[in-house]
Amino acid sequence: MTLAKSKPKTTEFDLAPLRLESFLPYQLNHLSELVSDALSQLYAQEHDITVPEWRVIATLGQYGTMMARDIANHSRMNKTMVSRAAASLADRHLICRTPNPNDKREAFLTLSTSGKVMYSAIVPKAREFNAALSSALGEEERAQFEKLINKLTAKADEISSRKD
Amino acid sequence: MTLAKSKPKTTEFDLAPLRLESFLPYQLNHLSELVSDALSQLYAQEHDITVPEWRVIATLGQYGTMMARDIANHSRMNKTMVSRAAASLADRHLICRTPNPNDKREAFLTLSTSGKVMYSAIVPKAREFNAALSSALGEEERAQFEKLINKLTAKADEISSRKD
DNA sequence: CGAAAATAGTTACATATGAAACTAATTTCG
DNA sequence: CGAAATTAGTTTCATATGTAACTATTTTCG
Repeated sequence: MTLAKSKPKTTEFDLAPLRLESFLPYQLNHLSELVSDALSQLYAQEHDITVPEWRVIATLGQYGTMMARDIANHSRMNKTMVSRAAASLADRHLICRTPNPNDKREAFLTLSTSGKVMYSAIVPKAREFNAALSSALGEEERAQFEKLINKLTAKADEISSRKD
Repeated sequence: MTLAKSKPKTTEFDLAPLRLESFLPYQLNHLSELVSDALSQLYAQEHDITVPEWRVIATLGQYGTMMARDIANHSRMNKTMVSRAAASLADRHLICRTPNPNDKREAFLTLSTSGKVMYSAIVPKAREFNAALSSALGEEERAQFEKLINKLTAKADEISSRKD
């Protein structure tokens, strides 16, 4: 047995396996999912709205009057999802649709009074949740984390746009 | 008009609107989605496997032989998804199922030879992608980011488990 | 002008997903 | 032991989602 062991008997792979736990996309997905799920309980449970519906409400709450198209752009939902969520919200009188007289294809969307009430009820809970989550970090760390997230988001944007 | 303006004419809300762009759950979701979508193109396109299928392959690639249940626990997929992905992968001979003689309810799952070939082809591309993404950060920042992600994940876990 | 292209939004269809019911096997414990 | 509870995994069913086709309208430009 003086020969060099040029080939180990059974190599599973010719590469080191990918350790998912330390793989950034996996870590991001894991955290994001935990956070989304926990947050959605805040409004899904008590206010009986779906995630896409919350996104429409949150976008209108922040920006006021918008077209469906603007909501889609802003919330990165596709127009089908926006259309469906808006239809459901309008049915329940949580948003108002006002056709644009200058362009009958589109309509102005805005929170109704009860939509505003719901928004005003959810937002403090969302802030509270965010505070609880952020309490894992110190003041300094929070700022740092946001800076790094922004850098990564910019890079991810760049990578995706390259590959269209 | 000397009276104090006790009530502004039209207050949209009795609270400041939530700025989604600086709301951590929104930021996390945005980044995670960009990254997942870009990454899934690496394997979906060329190797014709779905996201759940990739998760099964990646888990088996890292851990070797596992039961479906173990994959579900590890990848945080529900058992239905694992069952379906595993069935499809077995049909295409990318994984092998060996019934456990000591407990006929379960089966050992492992990558087949061609499954290993596929895994070995995808992993370097995944690492490359990860490196491209991480290049947005310096060495120091990368370590810092991972540390902060871990803190947030632990906190998110704590919050969710409280609310079961 | 007016035909062709573009745009806003909806609908139809095919697929993806999760919860719950189910099957088959094993374990618990009276 | 053997009935009841538990467990692994599959299937069923109801819902969620994305793509593509469609309708209605507006814009472009020959």
